[in-house]
Amino acid sequence: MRKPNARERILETAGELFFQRGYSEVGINEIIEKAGTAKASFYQHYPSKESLCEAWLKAMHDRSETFRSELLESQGTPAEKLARYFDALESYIENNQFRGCPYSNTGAVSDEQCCGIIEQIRSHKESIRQFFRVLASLHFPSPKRAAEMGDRVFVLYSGATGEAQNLKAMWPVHTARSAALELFQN
Amino acid sequence: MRKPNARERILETAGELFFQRGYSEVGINEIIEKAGTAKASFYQHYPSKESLCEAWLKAMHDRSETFRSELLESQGTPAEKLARYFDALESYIENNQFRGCPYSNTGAVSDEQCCGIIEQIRSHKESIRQFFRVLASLHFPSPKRAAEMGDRVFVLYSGATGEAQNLKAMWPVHTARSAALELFQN
DNA sequence: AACTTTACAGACAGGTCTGTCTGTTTATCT
DNA sequence: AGATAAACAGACAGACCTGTCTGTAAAGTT
Repeated sequence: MRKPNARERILETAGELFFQRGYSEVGINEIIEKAGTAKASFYQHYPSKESLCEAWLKAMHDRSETFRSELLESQGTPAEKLARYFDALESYIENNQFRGCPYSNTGAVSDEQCCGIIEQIRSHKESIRQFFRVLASLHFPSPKRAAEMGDRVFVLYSGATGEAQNLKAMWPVHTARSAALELFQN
Repeated sequence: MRKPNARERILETAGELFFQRGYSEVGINEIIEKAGTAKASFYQHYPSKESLCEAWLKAMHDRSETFRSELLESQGTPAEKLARYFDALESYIENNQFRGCPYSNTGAVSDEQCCGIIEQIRSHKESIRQFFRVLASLHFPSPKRAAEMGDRVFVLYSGATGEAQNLKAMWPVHTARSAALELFQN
């Protein structure tokens, strides 16, 4: 018999599908079919598709938060950690037939009504921004300058992610990486 | 009697709706209703919704291309033109209850099958990139460095656009503007 | 005045979607 | 063994979607 953790199977399956094709392009029916669960089971765990989406975003967010705090606590200069973060982005893109930032993509199809989703996107982005600011504060003595430089790196990172998808190319990541590292050189 | 330019009315109406709510969230029925045309008239001018989308993207692209070439031919230093471009982005966002770059948003909901749409997004982005490269070539003597700096500004610009939407804030635009201008200072 | 083009109105087919509902089966715990 | 919780299967409602079709009305041209 199949393991009875329908909830997790649904979340995992939906995550893959959402990631590959986008939230709005994947229906409940496909999710439960691929997850091997019944529709009633789905609605026993998630009151709506939207709540499933929130659970998905939250799961991804938790994973990425862990990665960032581990990176912060790892060894090396701030510049080295920055470089490693961009390298991680590159492998991520290469290994996942990248379709762009799942958060931004989901935001592009969510209207103002989806407060929960919109708020999760905002807080995820804000948390990445904070990560870069912390990294910058380890390099720049002036807190004001550190905040500004962290924000710049954040914008570079976001642009790289988006344009890597739009142009289906890796150069935006490399360009952003160089630009970010140069900011951390003086 | 209503003016018989149904084609343009459709394009204009669809443009506004697509811009405000996203391509996939707006249906043909709503477009023709708001445009005041019959469904048959729609399909007389556009073979499909997808082709309407392409016409919309193309119309926006043409307008933005005009703006960029006028800016290039205008007076001032490259850095001043760069500043003006970011200022234009800021007013654009303020005046249009910004929902993010329409190209990126449309790309986020188009799969590989929509070659025409994907290709238009790619070429639009590539054309903005080229604009920044030209601008940089007016500032940096070395062509290689000019290309690299143009690309960096492009990534900054793209990140600013995306995050202004995700965070519903203007600071990414200001940050990108400062960072870009600083690149053009030495 | 006849003809052609364009737009109009709106029914219809065939499909998709979310979410509800009824009822059955399996597993676990007491 | 009996009770409870969870998962199963799948029909159904009601709404939406794109695209096709039939037929009519208005405008401009020859």
